[in-house]
Amino acid sequence: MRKSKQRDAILQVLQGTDSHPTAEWIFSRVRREIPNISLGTVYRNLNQLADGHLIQRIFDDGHLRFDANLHRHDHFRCIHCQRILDLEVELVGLDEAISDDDRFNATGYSLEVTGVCNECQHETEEI
Amino acid sequence: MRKSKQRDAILQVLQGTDSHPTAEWIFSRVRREIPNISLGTVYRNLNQLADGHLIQRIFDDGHLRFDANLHRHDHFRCIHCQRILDLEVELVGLDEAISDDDRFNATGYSLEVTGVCNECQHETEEI
DNA sequence: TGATTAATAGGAATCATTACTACTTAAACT
DNA sequence: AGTTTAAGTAGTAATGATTCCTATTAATCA
Repeated sequence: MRKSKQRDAILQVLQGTDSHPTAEWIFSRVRREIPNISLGTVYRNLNQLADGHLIQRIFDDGHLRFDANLHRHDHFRCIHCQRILDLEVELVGLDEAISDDDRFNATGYSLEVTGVCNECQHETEEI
Repeated sequence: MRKSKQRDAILQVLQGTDSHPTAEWIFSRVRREIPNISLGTVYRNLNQLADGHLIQRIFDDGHLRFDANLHRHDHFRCIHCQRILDLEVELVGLDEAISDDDRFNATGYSLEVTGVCNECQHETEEI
């Protein structure tokens, strides 16, 4: 993988946020620095970075998001505003449970908790 | 919700499988019975059924699938063939952990385990 | 410093899903 | 039973996220 200022900028934007952004959001941020970067370049690099395990892909409710946080963690997703928050939960007994299952060979898992975030909770109360 | 033979047929197809199918797969099955049903009708009814909690939506790696199994359960997804298997794992301590988190009000969660299913494991060994 | 080839910009293509519209039909109301 | 009315349908167009294509640019290396 050669170095390119586009990929560097993309990675830097992603590492500078904990908002689990979409490609479109990253595109709009990187554009401030490289105004004529194309959305295709953003997607291509995000996929390359994810394939090279420099970032992670997240699928929340059908939409693709990205995360520069590489250590194993899970997510909460607000069903109103789609905001994603990081979770650190210990899934006691899960490793044994899935290694006992002889239908497959597990390599990973991800937990998505859904609900309403505090901001959205307050909004609905105000109405 | 009025009754329609299209919706009945769709629900029956979904209840008759544990393969967590896509809309397209359900479409191809229902077509055997109602040859001129349209894909839009399948999508509209699947969404209605899901909104009415008669079936569940599943998002596996960005693709929409459906499940007539309504009781809370999780899934294993094979990263080779995309097959989905049902899991019954008890997530010890999870309920307390997420209700202790004061950033949100959780209403549900889903766990997706990934890896290689036995069929795909054997295939790779044969090569 | 020139050759090689990965990477890019810009735009076209793809694919799953949703929206639109004129027609059909379930079912509520005489 | 016949009429009304609004939900449902078929067929097709539109959408939107993502990927693909191609001529050009630029990183790397002999």
